Amino acid sequence: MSLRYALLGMLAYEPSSGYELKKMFEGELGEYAWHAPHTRIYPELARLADEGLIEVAEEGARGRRTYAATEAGRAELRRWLFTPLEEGRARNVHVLRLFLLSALEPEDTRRLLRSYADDSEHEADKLAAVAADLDAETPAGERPPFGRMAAEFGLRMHRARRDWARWALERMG
Amino acid sequence: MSLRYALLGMLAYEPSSGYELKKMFEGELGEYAWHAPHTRIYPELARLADEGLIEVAEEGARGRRTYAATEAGRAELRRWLFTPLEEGRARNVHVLRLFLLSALEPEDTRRLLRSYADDSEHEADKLAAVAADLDAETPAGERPPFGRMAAEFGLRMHRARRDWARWALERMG
DNA sequence: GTGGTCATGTAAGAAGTTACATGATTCT
DNA sequence: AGAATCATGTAACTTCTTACATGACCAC
Repeated sequence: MSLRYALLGMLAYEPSSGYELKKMFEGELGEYAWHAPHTRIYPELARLADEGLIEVAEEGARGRRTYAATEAGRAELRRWLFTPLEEGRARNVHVLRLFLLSALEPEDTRRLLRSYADDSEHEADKLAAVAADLDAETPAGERPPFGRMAAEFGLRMHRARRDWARWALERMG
Repeated sequence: MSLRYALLGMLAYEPSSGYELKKMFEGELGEYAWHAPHTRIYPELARLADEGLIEVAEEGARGRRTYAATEAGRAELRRWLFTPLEEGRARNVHVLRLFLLSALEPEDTRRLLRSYADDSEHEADKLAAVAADLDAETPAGERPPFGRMAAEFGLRMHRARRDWARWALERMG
């Protein structure tokens, strides 16, 4: 059920076509938050439009349809964002791997921890660059772009992960 | 495909029945890493057994079957843990919400950020207690229990999330 | 003996993946 | 004219969710 809110949120931020939404899922959004292929996007857009949560704002070349969130859609998005998430239903491969480290031989665990530390540092650097770019593109006083806060979040998560891996290595001796 | 590795990893750590695995998914594992209901667990165990990655180690009362990872299973787990994850396929509702904050009115965004900061602090406290308990139960020099590293990870993630929310609030003014 | 937990299962439907497909426009 | 990208779609299959179901054991 989250896909619909991902779409609704993006359309509430700014009207887009299915194709543009697909491109966003291929960027940071899909890497850190939520991914969907176009074969899921288009049917879900049709359903959202059926339910009156979004509407076709413009039709362009090559059958392009630009959708925008309706007032009902914005209200529904807001309602969802303020609803506490159900707990205990994680689906995070990265964290799963951390749990499973305990099942390996210590030397394997150390190898993985070292690569986690390195990867996280690398990812943090990438996101720091993304954040800096977004800041540079934003005139002072203007609304920060979609994803600026999330980029900062990813940056901090990766640094925390790096520090955790170092802590774990030290603790293992 | 991750469910099978979750099961394989738990069984490589220690032999368990489907029912015990289900209980683990209801605890920290399911809350932070990976969740599955029993209706997915049992069929997947059957498939893993079919493929020779796990085997029935013991049959008990009430039809209970205790499974254990085979050598082939351990090798497959290890192979998977050392395979780099495909990027760009996140499915994380929490992070999705952060992205969508940009679509709300500033006052709504502030309200959510404040509640994120509070929730994270609360969760971090909970995990700090879990970690302390696990440490207290572990005799010096012994292998730390399954999930100890993950508890530390969760703790650090929640603190980073709390700090991020405070940063975002400050930045919004 | 009966209420709770243990222990596993089936089945229908929704969501997600993967392969295949097609036509329109733009760029060079 | 041909290649690349834009833009959307169908269909088969797998995975996940939710509702329903059943019997065995244990404690009181």
